[in-house]
Amino acid sequence: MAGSVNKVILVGNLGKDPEIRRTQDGRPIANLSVATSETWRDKATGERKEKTEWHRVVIFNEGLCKVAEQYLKKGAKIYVEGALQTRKWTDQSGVEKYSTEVVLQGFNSTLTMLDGRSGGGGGSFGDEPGGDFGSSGPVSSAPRRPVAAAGGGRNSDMDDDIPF
Amino acid sequence: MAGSVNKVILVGNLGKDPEIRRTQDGRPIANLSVATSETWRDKATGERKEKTEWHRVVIFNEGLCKVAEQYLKKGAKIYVEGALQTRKWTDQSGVEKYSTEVVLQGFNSTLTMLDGRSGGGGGSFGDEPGGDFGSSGPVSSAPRRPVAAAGGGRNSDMDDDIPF
Amino acid sequence: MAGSVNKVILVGNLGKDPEIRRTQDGRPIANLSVATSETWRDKATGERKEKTEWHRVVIFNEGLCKVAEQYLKKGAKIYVEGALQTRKWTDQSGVEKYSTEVVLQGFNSTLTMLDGRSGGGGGSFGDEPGGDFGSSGPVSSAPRRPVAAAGGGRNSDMDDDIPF
Amino acid sequence: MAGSVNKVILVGNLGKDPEIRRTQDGRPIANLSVATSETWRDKATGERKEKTEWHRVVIFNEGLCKVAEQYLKKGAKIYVEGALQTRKWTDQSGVEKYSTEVVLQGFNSTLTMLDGRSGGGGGSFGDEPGGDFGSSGPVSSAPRRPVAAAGGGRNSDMDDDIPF
DNA sequence: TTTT
DNA sequence: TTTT
Repeated sequence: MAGSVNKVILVGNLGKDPEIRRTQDGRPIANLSVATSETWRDKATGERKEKTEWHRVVIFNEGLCKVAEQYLKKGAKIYVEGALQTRKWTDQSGVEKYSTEVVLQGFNSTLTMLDGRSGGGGGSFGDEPGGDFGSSGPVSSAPRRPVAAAGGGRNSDMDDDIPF
Repeated sequence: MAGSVNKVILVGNLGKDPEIRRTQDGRPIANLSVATSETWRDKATGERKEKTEWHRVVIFNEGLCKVAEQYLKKGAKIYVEGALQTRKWTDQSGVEKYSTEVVLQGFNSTLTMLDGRSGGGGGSFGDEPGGDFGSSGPVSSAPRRPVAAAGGGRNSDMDDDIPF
Repeated sequence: MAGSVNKVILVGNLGKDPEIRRTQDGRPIANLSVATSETWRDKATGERKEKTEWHRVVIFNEGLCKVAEQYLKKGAKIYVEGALQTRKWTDQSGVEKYSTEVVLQGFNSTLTMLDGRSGGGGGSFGDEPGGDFGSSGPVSSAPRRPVAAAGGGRNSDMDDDIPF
Repeated sequence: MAGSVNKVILVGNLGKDPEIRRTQDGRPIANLSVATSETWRDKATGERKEKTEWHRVVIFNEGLCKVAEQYLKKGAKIYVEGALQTRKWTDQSGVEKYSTEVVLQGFNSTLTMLDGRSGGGGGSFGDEPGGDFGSSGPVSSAPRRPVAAAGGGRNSDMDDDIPF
């Protein structure tokens, strides 16, 4: 089908440390368990309610697997962009099951840490090509417009050259 | 958890006509079956490959249910924005199952027709408040961004004459 | 035009405190200056580069304005979802200028705090209807599926009932 | 700044044919003018209103430039995913101007045709690597999610037989 | 079950 | 300048 889009965007927290496995040919696969939650106030009773949704995130991209392995821990807040995929499998008792996952693989997949308490890496993904921005592949050596590099991050003197 | 986002964006085609049900208290629920597909060329064999993913979309929003009922048909191409939700249920033989759906409900849900072959309505959502833009609720009588000089200078005329 | 989408998603930090103004009829408007930045390693020189992009965000939604006023400060990390809008204005010397902004207004606008250092509110938006999820309007008193409320946030015992 | 996201998603129509230029070293750059519009009904007068927003889209990605050149024409409906970028320039009379554009470059950029009235190509991007799905770069000979049991049970057959 |  |  020409012209389809399959995109999931999550901002949430890891319910546990990433689980890294390897395929038979040695490629890594990372599984994340990501919680998102919504809160609302019950109109009738006035009480605050919360509902948490758990998402199974599977990373096939090698670079992002490294990021997951090195930087992510239980509780970490992340931004994830991937695609929905439903997989069929058979459990130990022979029952067919379906599992829907958010798959990070190839292009248009992103994984970004949102809490900057990173040890060494600084929350950015070290030498990972594509770091905060993409999932893989070489990033061009020249940015498009090298103008105005203002600082970022909390506590930086960001006011310097905001153009508005 | 403060600060989470749970968003799915799909552009795809309906595999069949929408199915509309009603809750006991009369509120409509629409179920859509949406296909997205990716194509690629196998580098080894050179053949074109395609893989289709099917998404179960559930609409709780009343206005969008009407849109689905009135305008959507098998084959229609739509843009959908909703949230991921996994639901547990028990099948007829007592086995627990999980079903993950894209839920359109409340705010930040959108349903937009992308092929204008609609009969009368023209793919736009008639008098539906929020039409292409939102999911529900009263739309202010004023346009979304009518007046209002947001920032800098003199108030804008807002001509449609951006020069490019 | 039937079937269009105009959506901007930013995760970035505030370059300065929000600026709140009021229209003549008393409705609040908040202006945010949001920085996003990308980093990459120069392939030739091997040095780490960074480029920051500044975004002007304008909030017309009253509830989100309150959130901005009460909770956001310079340096805060936020998730923002809005629409692109280009506005024409004339500067003091009579020159016509264009300003492109990310507008949060009406439906499908979202503002979410991503660092939970909030005082009382916990990063959630107090009684704001729509809190983390939407921009406005009443949220239904009943969630769709009141199942499984698991904890969230760092340090919470989130492992309790992750279903996978 | 670690952890930022800068993403624009548009579904709209081309106001004119794409304009293709070349850099001095021969790399193509495509400029698109994309219209999105919102309609609403004025609550007071009852009349239907419409407001169109024009977006300047700049494609640096070579593959997507080819797509634009070969398949896109005035009136075409497209899905575009890119990043916001504000560029400073000086007009002929020496006045400094800013121009904000949606830039498709590198990863996490997408361009997809949404009307299948394409002549030969069928709306799909021929042999373009990344076709509907990505922006650039070599696409693995394997499908995006071919093999690979991501999680739980036995390896999947991945039949296309999701039961809904 | 769609679409190309 | 598009589209409905």
